[in-house]
Amino acid sequence: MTDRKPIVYVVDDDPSVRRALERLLRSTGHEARTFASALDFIDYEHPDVPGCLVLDVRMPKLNGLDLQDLLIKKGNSIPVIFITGHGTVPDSVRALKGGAVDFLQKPFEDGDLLEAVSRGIENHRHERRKQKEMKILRARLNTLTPREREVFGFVISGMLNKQIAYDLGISEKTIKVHRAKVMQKMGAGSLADLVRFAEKLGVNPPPA
Amino acid sequence: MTDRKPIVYVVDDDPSVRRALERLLRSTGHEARTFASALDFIDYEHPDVPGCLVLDVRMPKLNGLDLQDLLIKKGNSIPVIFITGHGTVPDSVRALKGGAVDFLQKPFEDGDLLEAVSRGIENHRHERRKQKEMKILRARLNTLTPREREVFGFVISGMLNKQIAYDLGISEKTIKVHRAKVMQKMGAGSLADLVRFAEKLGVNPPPA
DNA sequence: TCCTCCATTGGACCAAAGTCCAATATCTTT
DNA sequence: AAAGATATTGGACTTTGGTCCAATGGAGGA
Repeated sequence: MTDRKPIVYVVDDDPSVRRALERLLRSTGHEARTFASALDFIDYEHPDVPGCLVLDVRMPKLNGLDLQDLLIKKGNSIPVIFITGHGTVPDSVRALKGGAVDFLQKPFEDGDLLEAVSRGIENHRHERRKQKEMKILRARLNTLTPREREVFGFVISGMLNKQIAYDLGISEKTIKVHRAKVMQKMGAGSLADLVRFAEKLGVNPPPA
Repeated sequence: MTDRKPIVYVVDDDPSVRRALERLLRSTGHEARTFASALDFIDYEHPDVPGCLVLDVRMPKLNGLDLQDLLIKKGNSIPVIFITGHGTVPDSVRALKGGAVDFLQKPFEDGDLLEAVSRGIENHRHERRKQKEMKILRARLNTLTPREREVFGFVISGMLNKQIAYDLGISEKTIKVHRAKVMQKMGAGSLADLVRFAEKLGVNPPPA
């Protein structure tokens, strides 16, 4: 179940910080990649593994907070841990409201960083699993025809086939056909599964 | 659907701040209650309405951050907005990691505070709704007998009555009885409802 | 025009679930 | 010991849902 080995990315314009963090991370068994700037990190081809990002706030050109915003906008859900020499309250508030795992001021305890890194990696693992599952479910949902999609909504509202048929003004037989198709296309082994899929997909019952 | 009028609580040891905030809040149509200390706020009998808490960080005796921790420990989910004269980064990090809606430094824009207050109230409304629903569901779950609870788990896993019967080594007939009881006691109008209730309650299918 | 997808329906059945009825055996508690 | 909750089962049905096979009509693309 364990993914491939997680990678901890470090983005800091100070070479000595990069070296120190790389050493700390490697010595505790982490895979580390360092970058001297946010742009370098963006250009890097990210492998498809869990991980987290240790990010300096103040950097030339694109700073850490702006990189965070950019990642969010790009749909990259990698957890971010900020480190900073002279952080401000507004910076930390912005970072954490933006979903950062932590915001550490130098000098920080190695343990604090490592703890944040572990949390970040765990979060990312979890998030990636969810996203993969959602991707599959959405793909399946997209294979439904409009009518099947409609019947899907009725079914997960708990309505009987005959009630659905009445509401749509068609025969119960046809509902059965659509319903069977929905189950099959969605890969649901039972109605219980179908309901859970619907919850995750945000498929809502039609307005009464 | 709108609850009774929300209340904005203000806790600050500085009377002029209390007066100013009270004026601001009332002038924008909010119901406000002010307190000179965290202890005063704790002693106060909180009415059962949505709201949020505007909290000074530095105060004599119990400070804002400790009050936040205390509220969490007591299961009080009222959203907190921190205000502070000379906030530190560690304070803001602690506050936001503890779930604070915002952390504002004086002097702040009225609009920023009001925006945070609105968000807090909305969050609280939502949270209260969820908690009320959970309370009802948990109460219903508690009326189930051990066997019914067990069958509940099997049912929402999508298993057929006969399969459940086989697993438990009893007759299918008995499963039907338990199943009907579960539906009735849980107030589920359909299997779809039951599955959704189970998700919310964290009722898991038994290990295969 | 022909083919495919979509939506629709029918018939014939089978399997599963729900609903009445009633009954028995334990176990705990009053 | 009697009462009540819990767990169990049976019989007899009805209703629903699921599954074959088969067919029709319309819309849209090759």
